[in-house]
Amino acid sequence: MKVNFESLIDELKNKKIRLSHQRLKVLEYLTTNYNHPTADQIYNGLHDEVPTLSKTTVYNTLSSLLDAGLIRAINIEDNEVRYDINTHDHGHFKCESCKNIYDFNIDIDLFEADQLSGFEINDKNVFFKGTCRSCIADGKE
Amino acid sequence: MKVNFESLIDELKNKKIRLSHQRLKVLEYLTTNYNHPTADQIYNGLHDEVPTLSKTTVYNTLSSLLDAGLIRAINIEDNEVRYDINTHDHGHFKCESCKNIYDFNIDIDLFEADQLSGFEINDKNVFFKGTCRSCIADGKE
DNA sequence: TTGTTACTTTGTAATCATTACAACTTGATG
DNA sequence: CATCAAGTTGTAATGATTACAAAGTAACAA
Repeated sequence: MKVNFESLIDELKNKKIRLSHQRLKVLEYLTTNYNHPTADQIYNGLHDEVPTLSKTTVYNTLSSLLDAGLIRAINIEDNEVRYDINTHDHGHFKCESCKNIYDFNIDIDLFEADQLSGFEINDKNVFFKGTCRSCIADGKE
Repeated sequence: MKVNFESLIDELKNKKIRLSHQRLKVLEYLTTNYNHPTADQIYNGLHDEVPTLSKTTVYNTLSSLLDAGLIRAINIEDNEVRYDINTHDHGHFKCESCKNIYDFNIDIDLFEADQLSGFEINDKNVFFKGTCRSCIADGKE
């Protein structure tokens, strides 16, 4: 999944969100490091380049990007939130050995649960856990 | 979804997990209050009946029940884990207005993502967010 | 029934991600 | 380039969860 940095900036302008230096750097980080990072990883990853960056700003920025719908939050473990620049519907697989998160395509509309008729659905999430192919090959399962 | 308390006890015995008073009370609470409670709700709900119960015990108990596969953890929000006595595959819908969690049936095997071939999948989760029917009827959406 | 022992429980303190807050700074608009 | 609402920063607070060590108890055997 390739995400265009320029089009993200256009979206920020459309939504009247200021293009602050810090915000652009966080967005750039997310488009460059497409590995579903945590807030802490973003903070550490940008620290050399933007020494004045504070962790509060990372959280604030992620919060406004979430509100604007430019990114999505992934809650798989209870002790970490990961952020995804890919806002298209897709599933996540977390390897319990190497901890990596893999994307996979799903047709999420296959779930037309009649039990939810009359419900308004804003957000659909699918995630699996297990052991990824390369960890199995390495005998780490 | 009806869960049989007796069969849960048999499972504990099979898995050599001691039937302590506290553990049985937590299990009983989960079978009686089938509303996906948090650890805190379980603790408060049992406090009158088991005044000596500590919150650490609730966490310890939930942890061993999870390990034994008798319950499942639900991570929808980043700031709360909910526990589910129903370990069969099913989806969860969280209403962002009334905060209730609804179950719905899904055929989770519809997801045979070829991208995950060679992966070992241990756990499949599906959750939606939105507004439930009764909150929509009450104009709370 | 009792003794033994390993497993459990408990309360307190620590941890760690996230949020609140108030002073300072800056992007956008005219 | 002046203005000011919005953004940033550091510190302190919050709140769920975990670590730990002392005290208690379930399970098993004799």
